[in-house]
Amino acid sequence: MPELPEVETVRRNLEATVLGRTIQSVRLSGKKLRDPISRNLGTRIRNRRIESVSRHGKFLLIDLDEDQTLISHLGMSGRWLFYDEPPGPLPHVHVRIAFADGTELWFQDPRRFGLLRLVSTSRRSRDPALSKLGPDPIATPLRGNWLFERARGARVAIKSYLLDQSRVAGIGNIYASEILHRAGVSPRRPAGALTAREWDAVADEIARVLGEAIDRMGTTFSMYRTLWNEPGTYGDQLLVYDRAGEPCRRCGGTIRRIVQSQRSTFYCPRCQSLRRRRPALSIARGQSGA
DNA sequence: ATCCTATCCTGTAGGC
DNA sequence: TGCCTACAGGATAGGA
Repeated sequence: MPELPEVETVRRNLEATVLGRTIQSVRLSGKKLRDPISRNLGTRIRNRRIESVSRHGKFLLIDLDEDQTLISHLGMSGRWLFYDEPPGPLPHVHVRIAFADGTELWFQDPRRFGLLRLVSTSRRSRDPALSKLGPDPIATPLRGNWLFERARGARVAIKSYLLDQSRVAGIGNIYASEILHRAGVSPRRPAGALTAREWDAVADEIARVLGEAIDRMGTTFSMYRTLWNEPGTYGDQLLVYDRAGEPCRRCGGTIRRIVQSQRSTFYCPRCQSLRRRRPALSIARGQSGA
């Protein structure tokens, strides 16, 4: 569910809401997420003040005072929810953080693929979850040539390559398809076979698609919500994702769904040709020979 | 090193 | 209506 734009939206929401607040009490569900939540998490973050909220790729980093950082990943179905007045019990709420003024911050995650881990702020970037991440494309705008050089020799399909968080951090299954469609690159091309020009187009579209999605508070396909339980509106802008069989908005061709690395990929075979453009001569010769 | 597969978990949509 | 299966925006360990 949540990719970079959704996580950035939540980060901004958290920054606007809980920055400077001091945690008064914590309640845990006791259920394990991707990893078990530390049993003493509550005692370790009680009385800590929230100093900053940052993000790398899909990871949120909530820095507290006393050299503590809460690392959070939303997985497929995680949500942070803020309440001025907390409602009655909700299912799948694994952490409830209460502040002194009665407001609360909840972490809800039905599928429990999310992550919550407390680490030392000074050593946070050495955490195994963060240490292997590639650059965050919002913090560090990517250059086509840098991507081109780095992908040299990679035989994996460009779609799967963009999902690899150690290459670029933050792109997920929806935006990978959208980015490649706008760049006019077939998702089936080997990453190492893209030309420098094509990487320029991919780099431009990474910045443009992610930026516009942040402006619209992300894409709500089903689970994702902002901190105030509102849907994002980038879903209106999707050109290929979940549109199999429908007409391409650019060329009128039919959007196709394929499976790559066991994930759905959507693309327009006409706009996103598998072959690089060939000289007109070879086409003419093929016709005359028929 | 690279690449692929299976796995963790619940909710939901679609077929019958 | 209800039952069953397939699938869903994620990362990661382990094997080829």
